[in-house]
Amino acid sequence: MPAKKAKPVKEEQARVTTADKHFHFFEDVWSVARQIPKGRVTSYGAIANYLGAKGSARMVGWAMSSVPAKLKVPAHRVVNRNGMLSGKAHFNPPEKMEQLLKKERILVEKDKVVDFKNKFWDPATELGL
DNA sequence: ATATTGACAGGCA
DNA sequence: GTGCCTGCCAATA
Repeated sequence: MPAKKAKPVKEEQARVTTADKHFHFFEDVWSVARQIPKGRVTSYGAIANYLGAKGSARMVGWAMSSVPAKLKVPAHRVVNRNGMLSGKAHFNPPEKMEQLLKKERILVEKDKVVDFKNKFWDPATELGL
């Protein structure tokens, strides 16, 4: 086949410049994030770890900010290791994140997920890595 | 091409 | 427990 890569997405192709270098990191992040069950949350590091990019948690957050609205990715279910809604400021409006979480029976107190440890969903464990 | 930043995480004082 | 430093890898203020 010609040197042409079939890309499942076309909206963010402009954003995912790295995809041209075999780095589908962003796509993977979105795929995993979409598998987070309702009423559960996970951390950037957990996703990064699942993707084998442990230590690159920042990239996960970066990917989240690049999520096209068309790819229904529950970014509100992704928080930092402290269970804090570190990315709420990037929502629209910021209160939306808490709203969405609360709608899924996830309590948020002081920008922090209540009983985070119990609500935590680790892809590496739940998906059985 | 270089420097700075970024929705993080782990280690150490 | 808190606070500062470093590592991670890509995007661009």
